[in-house]
Amino acid sequence: MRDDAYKILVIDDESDIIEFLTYNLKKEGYEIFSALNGREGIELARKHNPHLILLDIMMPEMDGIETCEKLRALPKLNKTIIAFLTARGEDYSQIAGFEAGGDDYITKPVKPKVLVSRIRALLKRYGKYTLEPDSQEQAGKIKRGNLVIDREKYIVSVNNRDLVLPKKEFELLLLISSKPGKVFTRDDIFSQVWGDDVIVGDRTIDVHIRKLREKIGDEHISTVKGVGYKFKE
Amino acid sequence: MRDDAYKILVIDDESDIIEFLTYNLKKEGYEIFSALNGREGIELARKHNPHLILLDIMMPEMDGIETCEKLRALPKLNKTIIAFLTARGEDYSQIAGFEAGGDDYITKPVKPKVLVSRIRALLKRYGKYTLEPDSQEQAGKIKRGNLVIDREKYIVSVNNRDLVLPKKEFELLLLISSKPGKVFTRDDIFSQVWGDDVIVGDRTIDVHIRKLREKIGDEHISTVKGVGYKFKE
DNA sequence: ACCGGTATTAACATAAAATTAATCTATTAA
DNA sequence: TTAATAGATTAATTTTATGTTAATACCGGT
Repeated sequence: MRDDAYKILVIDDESDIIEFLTYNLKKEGYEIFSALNGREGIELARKHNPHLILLDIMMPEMDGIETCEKLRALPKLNKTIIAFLTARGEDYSQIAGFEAGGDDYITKPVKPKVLVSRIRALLKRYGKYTLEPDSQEQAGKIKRGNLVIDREKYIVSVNNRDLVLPKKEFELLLLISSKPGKVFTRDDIFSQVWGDDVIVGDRTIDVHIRKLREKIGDEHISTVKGVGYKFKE
Repeated sequence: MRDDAYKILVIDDESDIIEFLTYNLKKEGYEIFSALNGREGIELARKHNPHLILLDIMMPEMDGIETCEKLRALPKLNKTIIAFLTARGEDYSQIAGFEAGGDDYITKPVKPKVLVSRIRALLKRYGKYTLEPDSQEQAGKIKRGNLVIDREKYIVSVNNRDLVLPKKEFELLLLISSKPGKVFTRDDIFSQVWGDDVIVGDRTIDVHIRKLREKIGDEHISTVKGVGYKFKE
């Protein structure tokens, strides 16, 4: 087993499914761990720090949602991707998984080919910042003038001085810098950075903008009064 | 199905989500088409020329970003709005999204009410300013002689000199320039730019017109005494 | 339970935009 | 030609959005 292989943890109470998944994913070169229940799964996750967890929603005792919440509470797993396994036809509204911290879900039954390509897509998208900590290439880095925004590391360099930004500030910067010149309304920003259901006060965005300007310099973000903010071109 | 209904194309590999979206949007009177992958989606887009495309980012094979790029390459879709569907926590895909030509993001899961109101807002934008079949506009920019009005950036260029206009002035200009030659009455202008509920005095419009003329030049807006204003053809 | 940092709220200040007021000018109809 | 009216113009005022600072709530990590 190559030690740079992605580690995947499978948690499902049906051993048939575990076998199926293990077989197909091992064949692709991933390193697989498996557990038959949530408790055991959490233990393994803690021990092996997997890149990806496949988590069955329907399990006796501790179900997938609950397990997911517990997993998300472990700080060392904050970069781990969690994908739920759900039975086809399960009502979409029932799938509270995203709220519990899940990243995606995969419906069973799933054909091996589809399974593999979805796993690959998941790891491709998130894998960038879970593997290869040393890679120097600009994958995931955006350069804008004297700024370099590194989404893997949540770091922004201003004239080559590294800055660690808090989450919200970073995501706000990421959003507006994604299209320099475009004006993002407060609604845009709320909906993208905070989400459509959270309600926060009027001054929240201003304060974050101010902190950003303080850190990266006033010259990058301009206000369009009555409309929103934009990242200068 | 009314044939004046907006056409919406949904592209997502999860049939549950397709169902959820289709159900909620059909109920609102939209005409829905759906595809389970990018290739199929592009085909349908080509065939039906939808007003709006909801596009999942995470899909096996061709992902949303790639699909979007291919869609944007089709000239007949240059007026189509593309909104990405993203899972919460997938914040990092945003960059690529706008760069690929997306107009907005909708985070899953989304409550039906929120979904509908966001879709409505998106389509409102479409109808208001882009439904001009003949004009030489492209990508949110409206060209009128020596003026270029960019509503994404909230900027007006006069002979290539950029101007930042205050909100009301900008919206006023946007309105009257949307149909050169047509006379907009004061009532038209009030109801479109100010809204039917606010009450402001007689001279408000004059003053805004004056400021506009001052900034973009007198030659663009003419007064039709006793009737209203028009943007010269 | 506590600490350190982040997120949010609150309160107030400030600058810009919107509106009004006052006055002037041009156009039209008697 | 002149009174009446609509609009233009300018300055003054009000309103609003945002900036700013500090205080507080919150949350993950020890």
